[in-house]
Amino acid sequence: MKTQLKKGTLDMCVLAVLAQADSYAYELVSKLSQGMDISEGTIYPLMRRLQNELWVSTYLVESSSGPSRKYYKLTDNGRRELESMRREWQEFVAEVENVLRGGPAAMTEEAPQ
Amino acid sequence: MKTQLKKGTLDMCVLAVLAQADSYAYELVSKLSQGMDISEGTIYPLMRRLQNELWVSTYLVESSSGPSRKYYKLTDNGRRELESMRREWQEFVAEVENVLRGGPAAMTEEAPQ
DNA sequence: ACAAGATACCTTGTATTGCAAGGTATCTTT
DNA sequence: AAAGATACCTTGCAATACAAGGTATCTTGT
Repeated sequence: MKTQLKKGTLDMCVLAVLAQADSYAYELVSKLSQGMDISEGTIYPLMRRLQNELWVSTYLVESSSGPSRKYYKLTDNGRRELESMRREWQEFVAEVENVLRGGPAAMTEEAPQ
Repeated sequence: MKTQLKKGTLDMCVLAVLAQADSYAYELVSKLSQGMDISEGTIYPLMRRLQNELWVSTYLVESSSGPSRKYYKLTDNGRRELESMRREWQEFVAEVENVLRGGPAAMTEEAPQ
């Protein structure tokens, strides 16, 4: 999967997953990896960003199958941001599809050759 | 419009516009600017890339309203690449929408708290 | 008891790309 | 001659995804 396409969408995807249930970074990677590639090197800095923006809060939970997990929980702020991101995403997709359809109002000037 | 979302899509958008008619960088900016922001600082390096990949060829045309224009024309190679990009784009959008819908097959493990 | 493997956390450095800011030259209009 | 539009271009910066590497914990096999 093309790396560049993901830019800007992974935040939204992570927030969307967290909107369903709290989760931790390692699990988020495996969840998202089912459909799109995402690696640990991506998720940890990303989660830090989400936390800095106050879109998620964290709590530690001991696991019976390994080291403690740092769970992330969507904040009210994060929920609002997710909705905002959704809107922007839909508008963006609509515009790209428009261009792909031959959309950007072909100027009235014929091309040579 | 969010900068990051555009990454990876602008190449495709430019190729799609060129699939309709040859054009030059300055005009491409004004065409695409109708729906999505794109600036000259973006387009020139981008066109260079497309040319290096042999997806477009160029020819100069004198203008009666300013300096000569460097027209870009989609190559056969570029046309194939455009189709490939379209497919990847559609798959990508489908997967993101899937995640947004709550898609990534919720693992059978309940989150605490 | 020890090694191996899975789970879970993290950082560093690199590549790509979009963009603001700045620069040059041409042509038309005033 | 000056101003503005057209058209080309480069440099340096910011954001983000990721490979590669590192640490620690817990379970399982031998």
